[in-house]
Amino acid sequence: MSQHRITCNCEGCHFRMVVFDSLNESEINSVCEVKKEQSYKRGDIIIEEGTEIREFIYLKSGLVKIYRKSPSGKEQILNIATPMEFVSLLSVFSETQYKFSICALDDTTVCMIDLETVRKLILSNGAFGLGIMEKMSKNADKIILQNLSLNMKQLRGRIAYILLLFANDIYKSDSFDLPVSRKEIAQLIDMTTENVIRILSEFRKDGLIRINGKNIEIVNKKMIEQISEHG
Amino acid sequence: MSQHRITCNCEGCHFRMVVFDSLNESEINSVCEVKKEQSYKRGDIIIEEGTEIREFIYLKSGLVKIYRKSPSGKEQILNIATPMEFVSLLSVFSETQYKFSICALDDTTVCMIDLETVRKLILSNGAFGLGIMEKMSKNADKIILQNLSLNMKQLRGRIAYILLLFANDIYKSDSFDLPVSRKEIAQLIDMTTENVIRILSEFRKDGLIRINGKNIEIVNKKMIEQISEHG
DNA sequence: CGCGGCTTTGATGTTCATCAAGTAAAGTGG
DNA sequence: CCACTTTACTTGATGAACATCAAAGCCGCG
Repeated sequence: MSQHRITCNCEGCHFRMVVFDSLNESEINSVCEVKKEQSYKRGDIIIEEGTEIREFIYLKSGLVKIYRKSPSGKEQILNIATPMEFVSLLSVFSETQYKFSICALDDTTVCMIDLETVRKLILSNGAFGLGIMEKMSKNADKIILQNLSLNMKQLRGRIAYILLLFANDIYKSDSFDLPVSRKEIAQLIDMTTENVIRILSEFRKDGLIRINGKNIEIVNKKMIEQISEHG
Repeated sequence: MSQHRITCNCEGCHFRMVVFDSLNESEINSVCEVKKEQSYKRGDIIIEEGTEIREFIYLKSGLVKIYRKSPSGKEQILNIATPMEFVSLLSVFSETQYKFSICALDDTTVCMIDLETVRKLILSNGAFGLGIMEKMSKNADKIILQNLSLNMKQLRGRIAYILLLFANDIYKSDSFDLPVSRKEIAQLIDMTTENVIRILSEFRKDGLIRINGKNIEIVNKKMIEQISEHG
């Protein structure tokens, strides 16, 4: 790979690594010229449902939640996205307006590329398009499967599932600080705040986890896994 | 459009209409040469979860359900697909094996195109790829939104929703024969068979619908719509 | 005919949301 | 920095929504 002439100076830019392999130097540079990097603080709203889709957004670092407001005003979280994910992949090519909102759960940096530029690249470079498609497909699959699997579980199973999600997928450690409130957990896995708390307490009493405010440590992972699968 | 030299003789082939606009004659012919058409009887399994993805599948006519078996063996239906939909769009480009099964709810004809051929076309023709991407994106969006919206509803709301889905989207008539059993409705909207029956009976008693075996007629559509939205 | 699957209704119990009330933590303005 | 307000967290009690269990009628099919 001859990256020395490329104007993007994002060292280790995953965006490039993941799909831009298929682009040549001039194509990459055309992207670099229009790309904007933007930082958000914890709690900032990055994308608001209903606004026009103008850019292709890639999560460089941080953590975000993707959610929507139901007609009745209730907030539903459909995914928590970690770096390397093309957070804006949902709806990007099917709609003109965002159907979902995105909010930073942690200090977050995103990379934005004008949608027209991406569209042109796809038109002129099929390999690039195929790469994006694979990403889209994986992303949608993941969300759909997660939803289906959560739907069948009872509350205990959902809590166990979400604990494992944080431990395995997001923090890669059995001890971590929850990036979300109990209320947000409730919104993510479709239950009430009270029950989130109740079940976490139960798990604590049963010696499965240790709780210290936002910090959670999984003590008996085998059991949590069993509850997640079975519950 | 100069379709007179094209070897595919599927009159009014939607597949062609929808994305093949972007293909030239020789490209279309390359597709026509490898395409296979296959018919299925009501109840036949078209795709089984876990088998290798070899083909790109398009629903020409009929009706299918897309579902998966949960680890515990319970069947969950995630979508009912009508013609014009690229039923195999889920997972096609992200996985090597199907994550879902597809089964004919009615006599059904599908068009199968070797996946390698499609992949090559995308590589060489970006516009074609973009068309497929839009389809994929729409399809995933629809499934995700439907799931989210069903999740919040209570049982009455879900039944109302599914009745409207059949009336508006699938049969385009307020009187139709259910293509699925009560049990399958339960699997689609995540509830028990008994409650599907109970609530349909309630709707009948309240004069909202008329039931005659598999035949259902929506009498008070306004009310059903209200229940679907509010419930 | 009789068997198995689909449908229907009723009775019972569990799970979970809702309501209420209180404590802890985290902003906010003087 | 402290009183004040708001927001997050926690626990218990109650009731509603829903699953489960049981039993019986119906229908198609070998």
